[in-house]
Amino acid sequence: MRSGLSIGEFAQLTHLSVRTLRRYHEAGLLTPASIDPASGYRYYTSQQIPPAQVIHRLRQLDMPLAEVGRILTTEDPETREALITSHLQRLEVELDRTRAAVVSLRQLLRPDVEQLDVRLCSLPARTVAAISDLVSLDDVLAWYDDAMAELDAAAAGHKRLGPPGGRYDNELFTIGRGRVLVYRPVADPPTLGRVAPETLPATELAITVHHGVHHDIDVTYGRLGAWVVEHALAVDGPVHETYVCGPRDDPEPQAWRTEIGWPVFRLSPA
Amino acid sequence: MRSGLSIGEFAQLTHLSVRTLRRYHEAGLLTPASIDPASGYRYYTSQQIPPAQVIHRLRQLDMPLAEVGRILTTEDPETREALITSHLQRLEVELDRTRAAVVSLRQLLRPDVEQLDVRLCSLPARTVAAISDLVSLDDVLAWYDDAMAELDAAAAGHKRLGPPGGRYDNELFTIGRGRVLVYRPVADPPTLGRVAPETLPATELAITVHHGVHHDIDVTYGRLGAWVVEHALAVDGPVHETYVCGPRDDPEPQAWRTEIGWPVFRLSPA
DNA sequence: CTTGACCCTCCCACCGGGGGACGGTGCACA
DNA sequence: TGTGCACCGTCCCCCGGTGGGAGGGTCAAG
Repeated sequence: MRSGLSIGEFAQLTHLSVRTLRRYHEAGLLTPASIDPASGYRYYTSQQIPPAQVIHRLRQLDMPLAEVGRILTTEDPETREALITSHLQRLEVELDRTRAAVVSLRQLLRPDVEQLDVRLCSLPARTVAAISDLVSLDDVLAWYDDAMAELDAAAAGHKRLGPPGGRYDNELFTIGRGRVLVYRPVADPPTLGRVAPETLPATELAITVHHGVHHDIDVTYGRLGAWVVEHALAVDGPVHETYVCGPRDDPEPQAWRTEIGWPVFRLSPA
Repeated sequence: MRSGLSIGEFAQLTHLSVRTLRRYHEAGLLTPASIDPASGYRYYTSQQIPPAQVIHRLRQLDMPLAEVGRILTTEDPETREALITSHLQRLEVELDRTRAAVVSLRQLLRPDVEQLDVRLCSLPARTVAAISDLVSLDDVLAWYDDAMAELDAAAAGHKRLGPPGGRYDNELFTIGRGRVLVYRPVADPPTLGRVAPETLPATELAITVHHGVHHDIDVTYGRLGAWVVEHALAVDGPVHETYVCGPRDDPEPQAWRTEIGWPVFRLSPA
């Protein structure tokens, strides 16, 4: 019996490169069965082939090495399963975004520029039931769902004075992290859990309507922004969204209507 | 009229980060409409919002910046369309691989280790019709399809003496590039185009059968490799595949049978 | 004119992997 | 018992696309 499989032999058996095996060792993912203390040579055994293949598969699924390590060191099969399925869900979400990007790209490249309906609107100050937080762009969708549910629960029984809405700091989009506020205008805004009354200041808004799902709402933002600029206005402050018709109102995405509004001010005429 | 939109304003309008806009400028993807020669400040116009959004979408589809640049500078819409669809096809291929990796991962994690049938087999030397080339791992699938078609055409009319096969250098898998040979055993091997007679030397092979599509054939290789090691043999030379039943024989992937064989030699007993 | 927000360039870090330099080791064969 | 050569070790730099931050100039409102 030799001291085991050399790294090169093991690379042949697993279809991994020698460099990659060394990296996995360094990362603690796959420690050689033995290491010659004199030469530093790594020696593997045939029992290490299956774990190497699991790592290979997880990497094919773009799982970060750190997470692969977490899976390998987890003894409990259920916890491991949970880690894997959560990663697969992430892949699924990404796939959705990819599909949406394809559709949106096709629309962008189509030359027909239909009219964009924009209205300027002076909104008075009003006090609403709101949840506000500092959120990063990756988490904002989950945060929104959660906050809206809590808001609905807290505002149940209070007279509704209009559709719900949100206010999103521009930093959320430009640096990926910013303050987000979701609200529901109700009579006598309650204080309950994260929900608290909030007074939205009066603003002048340039408003247009986005139809359907939000995957390509940035295009509508861009078109609204272009309109604003071309009408000698300037953007000033966080964007406002009003969920006139959303998934809680109609199951059909094509029925959804989101008003988006950018606070603007008139540039002093030259 | 001001000199245009500052990079920060433009970042707000497009939901891109300032850093990213600078990078796109540097890469020649989106040159600001004007640059103040004194300060170096970049100024954009509202007409640049749509191209910025196209770039954004292409990047969401993981298209490399260089290719995005190629698309943007291409005037001809058909060529542009071709570039985009070819990228989408790449995404589709990757998606297939991802799906296959998920299935294979599940199989790897299932604890039931069914028996692996391996036979040792002394293969005599024989002369076959073959195509051989130095191929990189990324191209090997396309190369294989192409070469097999040419081989079938050249060997048509010659009496077939067995199923087709291939021989793959280990370097193909370990460093991603290696010599590949596909062959068909026929009477009187012809010389035609890339096809030439080739004499495969006699070898001792450890052979097992892989069932179905090849996405997870590396697992079978690993299991065969483990068997070889555990039987005090050592791998020696390029791997052999014999396509006993393939897509040209049966449209159903679960009927496919690929014999894989590793040249082995017996380690001198201690 | 000051102040603070904005913009500039430049360098470093990240991820997972490859390329290559440079020197030490294993092993088969002479 | 040497000798040659393929192998293995570590180390550093490269890729792509992005973020973080330093250090310094610029714009515009008060």
